[in-house]
Amino acid sequence: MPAAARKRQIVETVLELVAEHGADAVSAQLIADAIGLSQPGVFRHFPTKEAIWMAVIGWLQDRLADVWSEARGDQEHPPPIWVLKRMFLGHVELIIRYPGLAKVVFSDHIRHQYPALHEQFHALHRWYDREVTTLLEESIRTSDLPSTTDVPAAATLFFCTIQGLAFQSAIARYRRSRVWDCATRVLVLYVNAIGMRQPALEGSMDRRPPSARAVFGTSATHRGNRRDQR
Amino acid sequence: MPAAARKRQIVETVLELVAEHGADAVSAQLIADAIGLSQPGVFRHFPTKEAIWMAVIGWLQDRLADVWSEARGDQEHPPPIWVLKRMFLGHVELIIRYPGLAKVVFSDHIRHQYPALHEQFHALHRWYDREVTTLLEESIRTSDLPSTTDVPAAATLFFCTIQGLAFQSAIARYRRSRVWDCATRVLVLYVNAIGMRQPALEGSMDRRPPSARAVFGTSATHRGNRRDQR
DNA sequence: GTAATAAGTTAGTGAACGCTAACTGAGGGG
DNA sequence: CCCCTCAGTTAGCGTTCACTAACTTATTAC
Repeated sequence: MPAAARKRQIVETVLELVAEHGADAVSAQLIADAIGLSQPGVFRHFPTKEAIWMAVIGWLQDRLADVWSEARGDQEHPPPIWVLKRMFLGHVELIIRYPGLAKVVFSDHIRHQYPALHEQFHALHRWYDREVTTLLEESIRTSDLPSTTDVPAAATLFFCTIQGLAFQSAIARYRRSRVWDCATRVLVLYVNAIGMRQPALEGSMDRRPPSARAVFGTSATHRGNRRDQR
Repeated sequence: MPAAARKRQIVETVLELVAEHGADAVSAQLIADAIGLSQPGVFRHFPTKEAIWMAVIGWLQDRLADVWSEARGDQEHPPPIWVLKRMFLGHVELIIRYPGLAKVVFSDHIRHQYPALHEQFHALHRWYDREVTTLLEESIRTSDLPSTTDVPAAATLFFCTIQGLAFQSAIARYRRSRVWDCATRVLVLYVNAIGMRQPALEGSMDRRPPSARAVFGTSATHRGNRRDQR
């Protein structure tokens, strides 16, 4: 198999294995067994284990960028508050669909073992914060938010809420459908929190109905994938 | 040394070691070295490693119960919204003061390795949710909150926000002072979110000024403990 | 005074970890 | 036809893990 395809296969396999066994239980041997390879075969494509995790972060970064650009949609200047809400739901959808992502992000062990990884996560976090802050400031400029809004706190609350939902989904292992329900209702409260006038936000959800197919996607529609509990 | 004292010493030492090295790096050998004991000496007081983690959860449970009872204060029927805010800040203070706690709670590896631990965490979470829900419902009864408040979502947002702050403090390793500042400002937004009238909440903070001494406590007043960064 | 108990020791178990060394077989170009 | 590169193998390195067996020492009870 060509090296590029193997690399992709390894990253995707790692994400699945993390979702199933936890980030710290994913050894080179486990990866090798999952894709039908010998253990040193894995190290032919990645020099160290750290490099594998780096590739996984890269994947996360790409998906997050997808969510953001998708949240902006096709319009030239979409209402910033509308974009913010779509970013929120898009991020939650990503987290629910790939439980391995949150497990890697939450793994203190990995961060501690590979400082470069921690640095990468930190950069991603700053990027995220800047993105949200910009949208909030734009909202103030367009008078969707009062000028008294505490923007840094609002950005923090945005991120904290998503982190909390990610925790419930990945680590506390709550049902995906429950987490999604929580997310949509909590988003309403968040909009309250930052002082947005309620009427302005109706209709913004039109392009993202909480379709079960979209959230619990792929093969699992309704009957399948009942192994996630609580 | 008597067994009871040793047990306490081991639990406290584990929390410190977790804060420093991460939950998954705390081996029996590391504990033994830290308290000046041989490695099998640790297993004389706890039959398995799982038992050690169980004891740590017990410690967390006790501290959380302290925070709650302290939040209620001395009054017979304190205003529920006032209690809620003190619970929030008390919990954040606990998390900031003992970074090891959050690392244990966030460790997917430990939860995966010891299902009984996961069960215990789950019970604690339910307990927490019930506590917050009760306070929110009481607030509606006392007309501090509108009857239209989405109580389950408000309880989830409460917990998610704290989890998010815990993540930033323990895993993302933000400065304690920064996290505390975020917490106080985010709390204002939370109060907005659940629709409470602003005037009613002034004065509720009087008993908990954001005193640096209380939060960053013990030996580290201002100059010390600068090792936490970012 | 002696026997029992509690606390801790040294030595060692098998398993798993990340990673390396050295070799093998297939495909393609000069 | 030969040789080289690429993808993969087997075997093994040293280390750490949780945990056990068997022995020692100090305190306490009778």
